[in-house]
Amino acid sequence: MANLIEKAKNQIDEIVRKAYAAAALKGELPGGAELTGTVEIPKDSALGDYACSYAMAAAKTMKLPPRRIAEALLKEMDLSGSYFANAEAAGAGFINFRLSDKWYAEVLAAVQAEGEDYGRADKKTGERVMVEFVSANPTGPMTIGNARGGVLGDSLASVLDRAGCSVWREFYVNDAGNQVELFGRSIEARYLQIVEGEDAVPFPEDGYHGEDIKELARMLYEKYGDSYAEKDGEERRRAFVGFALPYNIALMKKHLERYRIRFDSWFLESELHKSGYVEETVRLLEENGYTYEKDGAVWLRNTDFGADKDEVLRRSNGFYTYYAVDIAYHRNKFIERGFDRVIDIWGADHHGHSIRFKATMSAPALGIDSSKLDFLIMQMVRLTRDGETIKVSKRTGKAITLNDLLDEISVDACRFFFNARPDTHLEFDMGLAVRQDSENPVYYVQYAHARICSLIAALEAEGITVPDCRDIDVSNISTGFEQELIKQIALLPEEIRLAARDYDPSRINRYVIELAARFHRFYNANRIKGETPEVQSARLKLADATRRVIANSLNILGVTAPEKM
RNA sequence: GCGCCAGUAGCUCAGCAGGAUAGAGCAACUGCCUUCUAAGCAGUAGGCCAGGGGUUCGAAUCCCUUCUGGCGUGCCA
Repeated sequence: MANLIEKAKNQIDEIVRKAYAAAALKGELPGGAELTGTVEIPKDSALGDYACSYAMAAAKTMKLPPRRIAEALLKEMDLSGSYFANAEAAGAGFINFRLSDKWYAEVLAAVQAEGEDYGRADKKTGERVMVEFVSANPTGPMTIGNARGGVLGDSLASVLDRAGCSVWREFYVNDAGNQVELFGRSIEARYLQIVEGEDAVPFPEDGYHGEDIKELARMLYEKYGDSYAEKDGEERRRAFVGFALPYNIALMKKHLERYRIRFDSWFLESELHKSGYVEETVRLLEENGYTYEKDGAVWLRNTDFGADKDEVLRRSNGFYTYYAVDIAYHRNKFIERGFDRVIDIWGADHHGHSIRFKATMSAPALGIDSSKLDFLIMQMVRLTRDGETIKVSKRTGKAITLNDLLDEISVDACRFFFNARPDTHLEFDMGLAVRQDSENPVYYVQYAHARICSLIAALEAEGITVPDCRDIDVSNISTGFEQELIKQIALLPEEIRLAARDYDPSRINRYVIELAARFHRFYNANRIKGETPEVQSARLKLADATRRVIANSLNILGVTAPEKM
């Protein structure tokens, strides 16, 4: 097991329990009490490497001052052969532990043994998890919000993968329904405006005003001339959409690849209609008495499942709503494709929907365990430039698209910057992000990696290579900075575990920044080249392990680890 | 009105299955390169953790409440 944090904590728990049993046996502490409390890493490492709160937690039941309990436990404590060199009572009743060389050596050994897999959970969970993200409407270019959702989904998927899940990345393409209808009418209007003049043709009230629509119309005009001007409107729109949708989808794929996001599947909504699956799903709901008719529409009794309102499944015009299709789609995910868990990443404008939808998913006839469906709702991105807020809207035609963004800012910086905690509003200042300087923490981290690479190269030129773990003595790297660095290296598996548990891959960003910081401190305080062979060798090993772990962390985030800067 | 998310240094944000004096980056000021990348390091300064109650040995963290901001509350998706 490579999670040395977990191992150390478990060991403390075991040591303290044994000590308590011994103390109780000797009558130094009241027997029969159940030990509770936590083992944690103190914020200030001057206090100790690990601390436990058992003595404080037991104070009440044992009716003794915490410090006295701590002292009694310490008297019976046996640290021989453990990861710990010593333990002492402190503060209100904490017992603080100091790590030994044995532990530090095992950390470096784990990194060496596992290489690019270091950080990965030991065992596969066997759980098949789908992460559905981006899923932008193919009616226009992707936005800044998609830039955030993209990294969030992609890095969450990576984190889950490292945590032992079997992960599937999916993009849901809304290539049917009202939006597509409107998309067709918007292109049609622009096309006819080319043919008949801009003033001669009215533009649909809710149409898409973007430049991209005009561009599509121009392409169609170049392709077909004015031949579609005289044709039937419905036929014309079908032809236009038939061209424009695949075109836009291909463009999204291209832009996402540029952003280093690759999906396992692009799932087409239209397939759910074509196969009759939407119809079948609605019928299932109807047959189970979950629906009623009102004003010519079919409604789902969603309030029966705990929602605050009912939902329309089939509109009075006969078309299914997105809601009905979404039910069918999720039924497909769970029932047809058998995913054990599904995570949908949605923008804040969908949170109301997510709550109501979760209620729907608990409808018994669907046969879905709704607790296996999770929503990760990310808050809005506020895009600013020179302190002024830029409104992000596909319809105004003035939105900054994902691709525009990547023209200005490196993929590395974008991916690193947008991977913030999902539940907080994110401010993205274009003026600031465009600057490719130390303002952006991604360079700070990459710089640490490049520094190590060039150091290793410099030593290699002198015939000195990175040693094997067995050939170094960790007592040569036992100064404060060195130990702090090793402790941070040891933390990666734990960070991955927590990032997967909390659906918060941005933990890895913060983790790797701290890792780089500890390396820079170490590097600044200690020389490697030119020290005694024992010291040089041990420090080189530590630097190389750091390099490996920075690279593994950045890899999760989809950020490159350059060898030179 | 109701629901969800948030409010921590001048700015952007960590810390949130409770733990020891509340952290970082930026901006400001002071130092550190004849030796492995100064895109770096060390230091100074900056806070009634939005306000008020409660639970607890112990609260930025949990509960209640007020205020402020964002989003939602469509036969749109």
